Amino acid sequence: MTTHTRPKNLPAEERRNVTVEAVIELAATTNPGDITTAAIAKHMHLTQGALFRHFPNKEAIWQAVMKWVAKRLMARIDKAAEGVESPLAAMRSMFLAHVTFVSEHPGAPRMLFGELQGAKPTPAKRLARAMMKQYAERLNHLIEAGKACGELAEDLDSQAAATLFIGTIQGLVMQSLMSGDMERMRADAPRVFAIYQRGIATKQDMAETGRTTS
Amino acid sequence: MTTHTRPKNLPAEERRNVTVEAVIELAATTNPGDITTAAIAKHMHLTQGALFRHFPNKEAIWQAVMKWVAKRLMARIDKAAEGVESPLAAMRSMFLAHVTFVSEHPGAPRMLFGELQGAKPTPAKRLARAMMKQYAERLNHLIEAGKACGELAEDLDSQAAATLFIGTIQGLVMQSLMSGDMERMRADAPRVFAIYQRGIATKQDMAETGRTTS
DNA sequence: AATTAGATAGTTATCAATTACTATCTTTTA
DNA sequence: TAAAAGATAGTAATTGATAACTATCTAATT
Repeated sequence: MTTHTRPKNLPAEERRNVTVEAVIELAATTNPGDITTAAIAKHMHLTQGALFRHFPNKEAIWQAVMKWVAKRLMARIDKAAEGVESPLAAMRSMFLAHVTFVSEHPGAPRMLFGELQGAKPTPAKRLARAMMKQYAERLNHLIEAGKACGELAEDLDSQAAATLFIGTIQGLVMQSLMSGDMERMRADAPRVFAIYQRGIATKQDMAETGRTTS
Repeated sequence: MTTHTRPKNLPAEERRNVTVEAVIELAATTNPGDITTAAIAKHMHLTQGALFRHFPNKEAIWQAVMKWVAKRLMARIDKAAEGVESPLAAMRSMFLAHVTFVSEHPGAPRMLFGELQGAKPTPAKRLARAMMKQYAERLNHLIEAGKACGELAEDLDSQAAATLFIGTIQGLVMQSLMSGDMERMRADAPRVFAIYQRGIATKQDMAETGRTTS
């Protein structure tokens, strides 16, 4: 044990950050809808009422969590695509980075999905939607660039390709959630992407599956 | 108005069926986890307590719903693939039948996803899992058959192809749930499948996208 | 000393489940 | 075949548990 001093009183912003992380951690094993404020508090060694010193209500906590997810995930995939000259290679890098992120934070996609399922447009859902939109935009740029430079088929249905890209990840996530095995996802990801790539790339680009990032 | 006599007292089995349908209908617009027994009862013009004359508890209702979904969905896709000689065409037919089913019963995938998200293995989750397994088996047969007859690439990663097939549908469903537009899904499905097909088929089979069922 | 963070002990609302009673069918039998 | 008896389905009100949220008191930090 690492003599981990646990200060009783944290500054407000610190406490908010810790709260968000607690929710993400809980969401890894608990259905987001079933996460209670009491459970959150317990997980961070706090009393339930104390949470409301830092958040006006539960919805505000959810909002903060969605912000956390959107910020971190987008940062990851942006960094993954950064400086990669080939659009197709960038897409591959984004794909794998996304999968890695999810395998590190299994609670993140569950919060996302859980929120998006809701019928009424809660603030948290708006954030989730905005992120998905931003994601789709990034993808469309890459797809168009890929067409322009001849890596992707000229007659490729861009919208369908974007839908399939996101859907593929969501599918992998779902399978992992079902089996509870996040490692399998990382192993499956490259194999699944290979098929996707074959579906969108021009013939001459088929062989170069493993083009690395560096 | 078709002088639709609404008998006050239904026989037990009838009432159970009506209950399941009510849940599916509610799940089309409400997060499954938020569906209360009171809401179910109200939707079918019944009092809340009466439900427990036909089901021992809420979990039993959920179980019945999952059975309904599994039975109907599997029947649909089996029928879709039935009598289709080409494995690839059968897969396409399954894909579209699945999408059609979901667009007719948007509540069905929501119940499934909602159930699969849960951490603890409730009876309803077991049913959901069993269905997914059965689905994957059907797919594997088709994929192997496709390889055997030369429609699918010999070196195709079967497991990845199956994962991608299911994931693609889940992705389409997710997008539709987000936009709330189930019609878009039916329009997107053929375009998305076309890319998938390009990813798994042998070159010579590429052109014959529209091979029909009859 | 004053401000901020946390603990304790509530309140209110809602949900699944139960209970005591009533209405409506179905079967028996005189 | 008509009335009585039993079975089945439904109602309305209530209960116990649990949820989010709040008010008041106490301890820590600066």
